[in-house]
Amino acid sequence: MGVSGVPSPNKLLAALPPEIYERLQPHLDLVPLELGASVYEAGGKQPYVYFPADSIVSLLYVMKDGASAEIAVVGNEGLVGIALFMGGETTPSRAVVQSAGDAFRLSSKIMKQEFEYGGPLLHLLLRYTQALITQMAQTAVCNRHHSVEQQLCRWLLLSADRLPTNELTMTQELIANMLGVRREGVTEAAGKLQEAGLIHYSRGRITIVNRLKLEKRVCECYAVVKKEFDRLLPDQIAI
Amino acid sequence: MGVSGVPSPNKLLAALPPEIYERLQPHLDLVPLELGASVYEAGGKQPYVYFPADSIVSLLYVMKDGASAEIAVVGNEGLVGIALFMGGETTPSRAVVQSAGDAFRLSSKIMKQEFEYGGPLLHLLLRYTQALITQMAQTAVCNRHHSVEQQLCRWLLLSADRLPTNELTMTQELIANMLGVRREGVTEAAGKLQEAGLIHYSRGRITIVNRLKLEKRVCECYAVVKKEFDRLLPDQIAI
DNA sequence: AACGCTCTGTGCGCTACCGAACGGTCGGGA
DNA sequence: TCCCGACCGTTCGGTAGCGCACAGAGCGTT
Repeated sequence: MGVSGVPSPNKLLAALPPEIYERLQPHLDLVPLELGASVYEAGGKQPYVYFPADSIVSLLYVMKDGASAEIAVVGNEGLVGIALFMGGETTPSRAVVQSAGDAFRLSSKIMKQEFEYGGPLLHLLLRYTQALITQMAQTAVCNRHHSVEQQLCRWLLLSADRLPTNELTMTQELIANMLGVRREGVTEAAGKLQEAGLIHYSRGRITIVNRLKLEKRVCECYAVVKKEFDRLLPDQIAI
Repeated sequence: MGVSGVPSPNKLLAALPPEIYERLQPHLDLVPLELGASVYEAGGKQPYVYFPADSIVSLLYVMKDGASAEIAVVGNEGLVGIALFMGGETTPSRAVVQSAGDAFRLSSKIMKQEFEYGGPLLHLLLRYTQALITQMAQTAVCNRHHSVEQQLCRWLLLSADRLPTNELTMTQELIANMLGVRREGVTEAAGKLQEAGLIHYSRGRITIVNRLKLEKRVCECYAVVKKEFDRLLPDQIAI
């Protein structure tokens, strides 16, 4: 819940035409997502899809040897569970709560029904999916070419964009898991960023102090993704 | 064209119900794609979509400094131009011909019309898109965690799967561009693979000598992607 | 036959990141 | 108040990949 006591809206839901939203509304449940909880397991069927309100969910691939890497991140701009309407039902990656908060839960059955109707909801979800695809593509590029520090900046900005506050609860260990690097690498990079006055952190609590400077230090990947999200999903959407 | 003189079929087109295929057929043109040609530029509108027959197209992101990385690869199992029906029209990445050959070209207008009808074609294209998403995700993971040699194996297998022969025309320089690594890195990795009798190459011509051994040396990423394609797009498709 | 271009091989110093180990510090619970 | 566990900092040797520079090798051209 936001400070107002009203849940932060989910932008996708908010962008739906009123009559569709009203049809879905009775089936939407606001549920809490706890830090570290698994929303979906790799290869598992999905009884629900989730529209994060003030929570953030990471799409994470975990390899056989336990190493992991974040594929993409979903906040109040999107939904978790695109495989449902894309037709595959499952995916090889997990969905893990990266920042605790609430999400609107909708039964897969209802979601699929509405999608099959076609029309605005279908087009909205597909545009969101394309934005997500861009994020994945850019993650691949970033993984190939950019330093841990740059990737950390990107990750912090992506997270901050999806939160109502500029403070995130996240240990360096967990960030390392998301980025698929060593915990020490994060310690070092985060140390530099704190040194430079961009962030402040202590014991699993990170505050973004100077967002502008952070945006100057990040690689181009962040802007590419953000621009594409803005293009595909403008805030005041006209379908 | 294949040896028979008949173009190698595109699997997506082949999977369409006959009446839909017949509707599209008059609008399909078999066109040659030349090595290195750009099918789409980043951010550019798309007058056509392409269903590769015996050609291969790479989705490539090129950064401001000129460095590049392959996002995914499209052969006769898919189509180039998903952004058209996903709603965004454009993407931030380029599409470059990685292996010369033919492709069926279809006007974007017709494609979009058919997609909007809904039904089997829509579902088929969305399932393909999900498979493509898996490939991108796995590329991100592979870029993070695996050696140049492993990635080269993955790349060779992905290419071989999409070609009628086991010989590919491709300089090490170009492979390096796709993988986003140095040319020398490819030279070294390819040297090891040749040493071990898995491949043979000379002056821009690579032959896969022992596919089984190649599959033993590749990282898990290849199998994950292949399995997902087979699951989502079985050869004898029943929509 | 000689040239020239493209492609491949190799060597060298450099840096970022890894793996492992360990010490310090903060904060909450008994 | 003390202690323990979670979190963070640091160090050190090892290595994969980078950037650069140049040397050979194959192949077509004139």
